[in-house]
Amino acid sequence: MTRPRRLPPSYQLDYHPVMNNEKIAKHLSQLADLLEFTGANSFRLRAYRNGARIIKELPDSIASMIEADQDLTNLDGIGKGVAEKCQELVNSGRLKQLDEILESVPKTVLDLLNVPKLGPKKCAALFNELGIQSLDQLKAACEAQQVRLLSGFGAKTEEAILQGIAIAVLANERILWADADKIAQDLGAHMSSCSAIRQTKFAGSYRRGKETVGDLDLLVDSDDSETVMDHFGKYEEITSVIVRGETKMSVRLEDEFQVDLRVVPEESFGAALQYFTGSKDHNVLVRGRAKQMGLKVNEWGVFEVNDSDERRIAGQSELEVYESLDLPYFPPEIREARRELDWAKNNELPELIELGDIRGDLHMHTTATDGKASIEEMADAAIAIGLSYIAITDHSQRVSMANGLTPERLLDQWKTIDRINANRPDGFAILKGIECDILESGGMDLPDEVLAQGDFIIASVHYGQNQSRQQITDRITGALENPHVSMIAHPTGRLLNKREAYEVDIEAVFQAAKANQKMVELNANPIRLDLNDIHLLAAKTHGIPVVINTDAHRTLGLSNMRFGIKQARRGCLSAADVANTLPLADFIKMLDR
DNA sequence: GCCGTTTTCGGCCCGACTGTTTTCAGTCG
Repeated sequence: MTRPRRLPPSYQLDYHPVMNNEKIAKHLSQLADLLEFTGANSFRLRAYRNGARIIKELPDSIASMIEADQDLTNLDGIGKGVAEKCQELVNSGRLKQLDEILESVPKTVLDLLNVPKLGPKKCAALFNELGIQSLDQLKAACEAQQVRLLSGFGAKTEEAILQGIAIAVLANERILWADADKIAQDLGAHMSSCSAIRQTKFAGSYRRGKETVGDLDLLVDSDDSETVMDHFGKYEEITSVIVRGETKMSVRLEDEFQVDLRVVPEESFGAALQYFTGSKDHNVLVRGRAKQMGLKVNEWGVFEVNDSDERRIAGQSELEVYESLDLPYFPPEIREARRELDWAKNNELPELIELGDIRGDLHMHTTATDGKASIEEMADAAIAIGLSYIAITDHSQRVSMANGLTPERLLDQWKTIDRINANRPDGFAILKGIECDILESGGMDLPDEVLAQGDFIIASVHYGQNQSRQQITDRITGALENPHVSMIAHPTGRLLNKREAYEVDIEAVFQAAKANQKMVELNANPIRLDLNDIHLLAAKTHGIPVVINTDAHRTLGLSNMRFGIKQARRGCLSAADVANTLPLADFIKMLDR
């Protein structure tokens, strides 16, 4: 009988969850949420939340920075307090302060904050006065009419809470950008028939192109808000009106999705658009700058402030607002208080990629596996939308569910592609590709001598997504070391609102991609959008070429490219950062590096 | 808790709307 072998140290370490940036950020924002209940200084909360956001968006790992003895307080927005908490988390995996609060305040009270019209103060009152710590208890207390007896509460509030509980349970999920886009198009069409409107524009996270959207902000340029609101109220998907004032109206669609309408006069439209596009943190920076310049910015305009009065100096257009603050126009996708103000200061604002820059699509499937169109149909559809090359990349044999290709079937398909290319007079090129699985045990699903005959070899993880961080990272970096592999597809495997990314050391993946001169994918499928914006910026910083692909399974899927472009813009990518903006000859050269 | 081209202390973005209130606090974006 063999004696059990002692595991190597790195493998043992893997048993403990890695304190990555996301987890640190989660701890910090939970601490802020709970502190809010205890009535902590709101600026302290903001500092924690700000720190959480900065850490979450940081391309470098906090844990490795600490290991390398780097001073975290050099990061803008991270001071002594947050730096110490990071240290504590990385060293022990816990936060003493958080544990202490949890002894007196149960985590479930945070659910109460999801009820519309319940903020920290009211929730704290409910918890302290009535001992309410869950949505169920809140519902019971409302039904027993106990809530209306509390100071600051009344019958109306009680009823609103009762209605809000259902919403808190239902409507917490943000919807995909692509789904928000459908609503925006439809609602926009409805609004366009109102003659009192000069122009409309959707603002908020939708305009910034966030991968998921919590609500829609609709901005209307008009002098007749009554007529506009009446017209808005007739939109047939509206199930309830939350508020209606003089300039603002909020409604709910299907009892879930919220839409906020603002009606502003022409001279304020740009200021309002800038303001409601956000992000909140971007606006804080912009307003802070205004203040330094002796100006005031609000949704009505930019104002010079004197002791006695104020004078509007800008507001009709966004450009005018930014220019009045000595700033360039920021594309909405990068208004996230990351590096855009520094870039502006140094005149380094990137020129963001546009849909028209894309010349090829290098990831798609056909009827040979789980696609719904033939090679020729995919090619014709690609030509129709103006592309000049594609790669056909069906699944490999391991993906049996999708009828993945064996070496024989793949080589047959490649012969067919050669034939089709030879007979096409239009100069359009079809590259011979494959989406080859990275096996659970490591290594590629098809032999090297087969892969060597293709033009564009994609490596991707579909199985064994629950493996340890080390295993998955090793599989992917291993694939990147294979000389035939061109690109890693959907590198983190996440599905928005459905499945978390698998555990992977993305920094190690980038290092391997860089060392082996490989590309990384931005998968444009609206449920994937993988890599995310933060990773894209990191890839750009490393100089790793990104390829934006649709992963189309039917001809219509090719139009998903626009979602990838949105995401790429959020990642601050220019055309030069994206390999499939290159003409075919240059793209091939890049493959041969 | 964070920060500094006035500052190491004293600020920290700003306004609309609602409900519970006799002038304002809380919530939201």
